[in-house]
Amino acid sequence: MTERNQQRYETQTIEAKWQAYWEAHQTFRTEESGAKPKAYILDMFPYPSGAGLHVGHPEGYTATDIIARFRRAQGYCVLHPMGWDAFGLPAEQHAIRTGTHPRETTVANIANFRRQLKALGFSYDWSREIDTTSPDYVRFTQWIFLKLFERGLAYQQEVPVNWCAELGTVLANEEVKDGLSEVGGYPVTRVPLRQWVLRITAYADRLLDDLSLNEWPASTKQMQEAWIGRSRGCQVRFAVDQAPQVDGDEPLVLDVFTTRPDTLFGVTYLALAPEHPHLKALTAADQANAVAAYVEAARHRSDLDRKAAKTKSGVPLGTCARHPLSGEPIPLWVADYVLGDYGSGAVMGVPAHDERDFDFATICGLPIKQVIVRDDPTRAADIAPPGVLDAAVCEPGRLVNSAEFSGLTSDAASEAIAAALEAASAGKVAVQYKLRDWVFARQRYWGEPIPILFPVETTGDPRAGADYRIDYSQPIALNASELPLTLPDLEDFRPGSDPAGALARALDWRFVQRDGRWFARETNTMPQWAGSCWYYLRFIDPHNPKCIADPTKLREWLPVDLYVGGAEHAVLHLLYARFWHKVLFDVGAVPTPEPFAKLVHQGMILGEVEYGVYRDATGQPVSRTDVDLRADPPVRRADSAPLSLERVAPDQVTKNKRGDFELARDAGVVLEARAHKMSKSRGNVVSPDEIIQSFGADSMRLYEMFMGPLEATKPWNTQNIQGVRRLVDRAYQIARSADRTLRVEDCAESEALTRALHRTVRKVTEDIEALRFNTAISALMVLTQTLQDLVRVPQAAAETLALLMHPFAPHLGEEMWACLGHPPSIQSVPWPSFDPALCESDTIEVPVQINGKVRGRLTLRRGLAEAEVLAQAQSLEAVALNLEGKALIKTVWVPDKILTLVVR
RNA sequence: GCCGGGGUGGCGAAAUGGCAAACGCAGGUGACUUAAAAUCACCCGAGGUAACCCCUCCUGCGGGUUCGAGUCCCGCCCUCGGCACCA
Repeated sequence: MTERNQQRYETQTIEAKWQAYWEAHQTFRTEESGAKPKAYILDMFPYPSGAGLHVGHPEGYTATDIIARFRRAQGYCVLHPMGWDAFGLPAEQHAIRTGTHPRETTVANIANFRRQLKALGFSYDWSREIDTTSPDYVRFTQWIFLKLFERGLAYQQEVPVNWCAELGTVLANEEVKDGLSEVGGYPVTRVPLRQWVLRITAYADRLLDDLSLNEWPASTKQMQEAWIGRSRGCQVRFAVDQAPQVDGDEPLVLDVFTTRPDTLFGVTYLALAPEHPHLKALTAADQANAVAAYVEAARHRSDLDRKAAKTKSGVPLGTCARHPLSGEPIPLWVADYVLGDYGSGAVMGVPAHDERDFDFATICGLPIKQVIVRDDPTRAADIAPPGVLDAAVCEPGRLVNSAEFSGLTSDAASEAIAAALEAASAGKVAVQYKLRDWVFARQRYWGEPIPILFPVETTGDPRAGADYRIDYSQPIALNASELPLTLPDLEDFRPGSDPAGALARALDWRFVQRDGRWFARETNTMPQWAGSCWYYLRFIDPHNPKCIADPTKLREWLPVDLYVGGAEHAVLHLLYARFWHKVLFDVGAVPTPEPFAKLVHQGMILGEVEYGVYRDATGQPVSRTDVDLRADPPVRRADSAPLSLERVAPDQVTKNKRGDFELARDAGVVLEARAHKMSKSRGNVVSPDEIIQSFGADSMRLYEMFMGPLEATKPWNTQNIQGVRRLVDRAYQIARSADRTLRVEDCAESEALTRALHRTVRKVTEDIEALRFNTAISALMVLTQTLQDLVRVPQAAAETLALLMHPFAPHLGEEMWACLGHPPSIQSVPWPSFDPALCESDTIEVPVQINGKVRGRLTLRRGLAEAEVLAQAQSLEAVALNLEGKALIKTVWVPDKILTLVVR
């Protein structure tokens, strides 16, 4: 190498040059596929935050970019787009703080994100860029809402919602953590509010069943299954003694859902949730005060309290219901372990066969009646005497004490009892879901307006201050031709105390007159999920003015072939998008039942590993093993002295025998050693800008792919980029110095070189297909080393290296290709092929094992028979030595792999 | 508590049931250099021997299946995610 020109690869100028070339030549513009096979390769598009990209974003984006470039080289027609999920709370809060219009913030943030993505050399078709806040896009988000509305899938409801006064908005259950808002950590209280709700529960079965159509991670499917939470059981109807009449003259009955109708004769009480609508009516006069006090206390208990208090509590209502089959009286109770919003808000208490009911009955002194015994002939007599059961028997078994059903198995009894209930008009087979309808209204400014009008009764012009009353019971859809309904310009974006939101103050926008009558617009906006529910459809035909996308094009491109994004979206985004897709499928707007055929989650990239030592107030170091970490701040176990955690530089750390890290000059002091999630507050965020600045975009891409498996959680380490940076330099030098006159066959090492080339092509091709980028890069490093060791590198060998390298390091690939005398772009060159026969050598080296230990090696021709291999093995000195005086019991010859001898 | 993923050198990691540690970082030695950086070459799990050969041990812990287990089975421990009274 010494006489070769060692000019270092100049990342700044070379990368800028090729990015400009791609832009000028529209290299990655998607062609309409025609006869070619198609590949729709999609990233989860980002929310363009003010902080810009962090290194976690490019991980998934690099993976899809590699696949996109690889597929193009293989002759696929590739759709690989990018856009912006640009509505959202941060821009609005920034607006509230600074008075800058969210539109301005959003435009600036998008420009910054786009610059950063382009600096990484991603091969997006930028002519398809989407912004969910643009009127062109909002038009169709609203159009889809109208479809939902037309089909009765969007309705209004007074819902007890999580109202956050600080944010001035309602939060979804999943946005509330421990009684505080997930964003900002403000207190949340439950208040009834008129909301738009989407009837996702109507699609529960299909959302569950169609998961099987998708090639998704099993864990993600399981999470969606758990979220939908389908359980089959029985709806049981309990008549109530002296039933009050509600809603007309029907006497009140209590419906409860159970998955265990076989335990029906074990019911000893019914428990109602504190939120149960008819609780008051069911309470006896002498219990009214006690019940009211209990309900009030439950209402004030935050989620936090309810989590802390594990013991159950309740108050009797002083009234009874009737067992639907036996007619026995069953006392009614209110208990806060019953959830108000699941099932009917009431449960039948079967203490003998349900852990929670058992706890409750034990605490409240209710009877425990066993009706199931284990169905085990060897232990026939294990019916506990009355009152002696020490834990609930939850497994199915055989029935006892259950009238004519005694003796049946749980399965048979469940069916028989359901039938008996049905015959008595006291119940039916039923399915219950955990999934709830989706609250789809936010009291915010920066979201899509909901395209609905309400009639207004008014004395004059409500915009001018006339009195008015809005009739929310008569929602009127806007006409599709009136879309998009855009946001009014506001000066003040604060939601204010009015739960109707900031838009309620935009009187000129809110009130419209038609045919002399006044109407009011809906002032709620859509949640941020709306835009991301269908953006993958718009990418297919982003400028279509007439419909979400041309049906022909949708048929051509759907479903998405590969969708890559974070596992944090495993449930919400992916479930909501599937729901909308199915509705659009029913409408006839999309041709497939499911949107995303294959899904992969990239793992999280953590900050650099940090070491820390605990110290007490005097500065004395305290071993981690002596620290009680449950306290806040952590304390020393011995005396509960409060401790602080101090960072320790990595070079002051050693590892001890037990595998713990210790202070190098203070052995025995065990350290805290962990990589943490990157966060601003921790100060461990790495920006792609600085990495590109010092190492180049190709090294950034290569490093993130080389760190480990795509799906794994991995700690960042800037120092490790050195390795892939060297790869870039070496590959570049090979291209610069390649000999254009030398053919591979004429090279001195021709046979070995041919084999190395074919094997590397095979390895890289297979690894890219399987998204094993780390091992593909490792193979490229090996090939680079092989070529570097040659005295003269044949042109064809350097070309193969360039072609294999370019999906990972596209700027380098183009530069190598140019150095090798070819016009751009390398992207238009077909992917190299390999010949399996040329991947293998004629001779192989196989180990010879004796009792599991390698004692020798044989160099053999392929395809030898066992007898011959054994003969050769026995002639090896080391093998002969180990066989001496022993009996050969067994030989195992795995052809061309390994020979194992078992001796005694 | 339940459901998932994971525990392999100083570090990131690799390994269709078939030679554990490929590839890379860091470290060490040498070459080049006045010197440093960069680059190049070699070494680099632990212990015994200690110059080499060689031997022994080693994939969180304990069992099992197998000629052969990081990989499969059973029982634990630790760790990271998710869910959490769902009747």
